[in-house]
Amino acid sequence: MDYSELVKSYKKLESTQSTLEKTEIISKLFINSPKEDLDTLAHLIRGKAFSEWKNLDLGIGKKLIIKAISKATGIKEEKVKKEWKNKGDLGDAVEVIVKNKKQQTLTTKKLTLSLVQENLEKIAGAEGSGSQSKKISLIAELIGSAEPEEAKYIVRTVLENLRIGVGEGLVRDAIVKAFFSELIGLSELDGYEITGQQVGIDKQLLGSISEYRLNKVKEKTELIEIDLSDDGISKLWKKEGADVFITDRKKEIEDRLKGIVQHAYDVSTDFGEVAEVASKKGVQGLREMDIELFRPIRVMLAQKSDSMEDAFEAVGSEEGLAALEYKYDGIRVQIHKEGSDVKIFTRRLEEITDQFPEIVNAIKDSIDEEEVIVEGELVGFDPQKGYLPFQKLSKRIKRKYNIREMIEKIPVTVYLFDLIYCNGNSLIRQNLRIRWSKLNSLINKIDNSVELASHLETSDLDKAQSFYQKALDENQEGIMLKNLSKRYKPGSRVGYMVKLKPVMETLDLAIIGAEWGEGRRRDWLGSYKLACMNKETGELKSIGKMATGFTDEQLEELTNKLEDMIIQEDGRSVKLKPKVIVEVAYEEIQESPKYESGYALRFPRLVAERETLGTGDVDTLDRIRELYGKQS
DNA sequence: CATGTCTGCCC
DNA sequence: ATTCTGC
DNA sequence: GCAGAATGGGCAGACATG
Repeated sequence: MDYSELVKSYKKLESTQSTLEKTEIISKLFINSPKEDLDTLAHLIRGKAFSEWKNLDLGIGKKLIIKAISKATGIKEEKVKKEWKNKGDLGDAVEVIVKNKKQQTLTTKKLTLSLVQENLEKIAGAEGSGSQSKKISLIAELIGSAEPEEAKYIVRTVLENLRIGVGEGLVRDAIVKAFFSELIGLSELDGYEITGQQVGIDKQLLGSISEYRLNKVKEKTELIEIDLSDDGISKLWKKEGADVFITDRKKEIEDRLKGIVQHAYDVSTDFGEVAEVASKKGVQGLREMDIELFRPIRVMLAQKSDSMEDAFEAVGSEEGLAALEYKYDGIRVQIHKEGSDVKIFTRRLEEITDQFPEIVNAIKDSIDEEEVIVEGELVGFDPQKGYLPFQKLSKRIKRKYNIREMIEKIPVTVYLFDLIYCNGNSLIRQNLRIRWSKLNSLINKIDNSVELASHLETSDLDKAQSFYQKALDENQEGIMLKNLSKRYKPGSRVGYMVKLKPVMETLDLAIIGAEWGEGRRRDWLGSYKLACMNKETGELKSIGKMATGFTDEQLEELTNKLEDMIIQEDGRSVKLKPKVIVEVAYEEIQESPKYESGYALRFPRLVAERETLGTGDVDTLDRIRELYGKQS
């Protein structure tokens, strides 16, 4: 497929917000795609170079892209940066630059999906001395062969930030539409000619369907029995090797098909694979896909809750019962075990097995079952010192050297809370009650190494409150609340699992600088540098940046106000007269190697503008120190 | 060989 | 991570 | 109710640079 065809669709996708239209655009791409491009297309349409579960990186960021643009076009880096600031998007910048350039040069070769993919793979594969310039050349080569609009999306793709509003759900729906639309279209049975495409029949419909209609179907199809218990479609009818569904409940069948595709993606974490199977093997092929050991699946995510009442409201089952668990401040891990082979994956599906050899051993000792996938939180815990701050633990995550040493210095414990897979059986469609009790039955606890998460099942608010208090007293972040009757939904931020954390104190801080935004914030200052007051010297000392918590309206207002206070501009960032004071919430004060105050805020966000305050009213460094001291 | 910059990924 | 926005 | 987009601090490692 020509890259230009994909680019046409990118453009359309970027300019429409309608979900249905977007699904239609993507499904057409799938339909028109040659089979050998399906895999690449499935990734590129979401702006990904590779499937998530493969540990492949481009190692290219904005800085290197600027070099590549400069190399490809002969335009000075400074000018590229200027255009970037103008446009608020490096893709838009390269488009303009290439457009101007094109008047002089001729395009060399036509870009195709496979050519783009090939270069992306080469980029990911480059390593060692000279690899950066090699990567830059590879990108420059693509930009050099690209039409202006193609260059725009090449750049955005390499940065893995397409900004066209296409995510998992749309691709899933588009796959259904592209490969199974015949099934959905069959809302009327009468008069329908079975064309050797796809037909199936719904269990309930089977009961209500007229003899006449049923016979008509049977004439043209051959019944095959398949276990389709999960999605409720009880039987498939086969004709000339193709699957066919028939129903008069179009919406329901469509949803079920979405469920089948979703499940295929859930277990494979690879839309390329899903699209290929859908196109080659149909519904049946998708249904046969299942979790594989040592291929991580995406984890289920929680929503936020503001109070215990809200939390119960969100997750409580009919009787108001919920499962409560400690929320540990560590690394979310998914651990796969087959016999004596163990691998540990993070929430982003990165493998960190080598970083935690002691956990690998402990898991082998702790679990007798042959095959399991369990999930838990890996926490820094020193039996002498107690729980370690996340900053300490994080030293171990990407470590490649001195691992042995760190086992001693930063010991860890894993608190398990879910069971995903056991001896050939996926448990993701089972409810939490079953998963948790089964997990309990197969874990042999090892003190300070492999434990079960602190867990309480209750419908009693008072008991819940004291459990929460206990968690906080023990220095945990808060608690999780989960609905015991719900399944595991990989990659989904589900409402039936919530986190509850205490509301933190806030600080009043001065805005002393800012940076121009990108994408939807291109016309506004999108990130604000904050400072506290050193009372001794009367100087403002930086303590970090803040870039969330404001509405669009507030962003615009702040930008207008602050634009008048610009003292100095340097590329995308501006220095500001400290006039505007804001109230800022945060989770924790950390020691910082980067900011003048020596401290930084963890998860800073805007609470409100403090219009009545001046720089004399901002919180002092002394107070920051005091708050820092009180934390542990 | 030491240092600085960049990137990706934990939260 | 947090938050807002729009479907 | 949910996904998507835009943004935070800090860490280790990989390279480039001088």
